[in-house]
Amino acid sequence: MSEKLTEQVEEAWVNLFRASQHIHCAIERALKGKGFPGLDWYDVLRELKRVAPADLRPFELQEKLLVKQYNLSRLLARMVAVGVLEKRVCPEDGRGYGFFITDDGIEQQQAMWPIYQSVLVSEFASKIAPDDADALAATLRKMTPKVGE
Amino acid sequence: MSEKLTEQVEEAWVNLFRASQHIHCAIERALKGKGFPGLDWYDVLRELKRVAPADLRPFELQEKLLVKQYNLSRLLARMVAVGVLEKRVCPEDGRGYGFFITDDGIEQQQAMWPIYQSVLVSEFASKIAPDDADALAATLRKMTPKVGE
DNA sequence: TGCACATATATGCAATTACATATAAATGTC
DNA sequence: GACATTTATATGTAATTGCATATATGTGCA
Repeated sequence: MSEKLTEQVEEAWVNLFRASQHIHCAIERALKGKGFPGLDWYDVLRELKRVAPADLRPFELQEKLLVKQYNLSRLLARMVAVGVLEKRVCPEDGRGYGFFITDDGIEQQQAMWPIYQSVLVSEFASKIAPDDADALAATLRKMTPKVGE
Repeated sequence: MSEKLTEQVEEAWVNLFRASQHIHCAIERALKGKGFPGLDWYDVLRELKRVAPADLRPFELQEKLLVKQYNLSRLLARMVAVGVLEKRVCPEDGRGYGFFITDDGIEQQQAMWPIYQSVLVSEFASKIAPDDADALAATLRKMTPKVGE
């Protein structure tokens, strides 16, 4: 564990950040261009659809999505306000709330996915060989916090 | 160029985004914890130090850093206000301005770099084999827009 | 030359995010 | 079982960002 970075490692980081940012922006542009909200909103829908009709607690979403607590709190409030989510008190923890997706939410997620997917194909999938994608996934899996299952 | 994504490619994208975000947040936390501004500010300092004492036009920085035009415009204004950059009119283009780094700016960049670097070592470099870093850099280089030299 | 269009940068205003802190319930300690 | 500590969520306020548009200069072309 040296204290100095090599050129190669620094370049890898810069490329990692640039690629992520580039793709992220492209997806957001596409979604917003069609009148949809952004990626963080989408990610909440996706996670909650996965577990539907069950709910998730904010702190569970938070670790899955790497969003800051106060941002998630407000994002969820906006989503409830619009009707894509609902909130219910949590029986086994008086401090907590469970958030679950509504039918409107499912519908919205389904409308957003093709847009998301097509950008991902054009900006990412079409520029990477399948083997490289596997290697990339494996390399990066090691540096992101585990998301308990 | 199929229309559908494979599981592997989707996982690669998710890991890419999560890793980038995780490291980015860790760097910002470290910098702000020591009273410094964030990464986008740092990146401007670094680019301008590289070319010092010459200057760069906003549109040049913009493509290097993948920042949005209006955000860069305001970021540069803040940096000038604090004295780490200066702005001069551009002789060969009446619409443009050149921004260059001041001594204070160089000093600040030098103070920020060790913090940045140490997080990069602990969150990235120490978790990736050198060969993997090379492979990662090469794979990702293909999907980010060229930055003219 | 004059005019339509493109490029470079800035800005008003609304929405979101950051930071600090609040509230309230859980948990551990004695 | 009262109190200190920790965990879960929310919120007031300031800073930043997004969006639309403004301003000003450059460029191509009839």
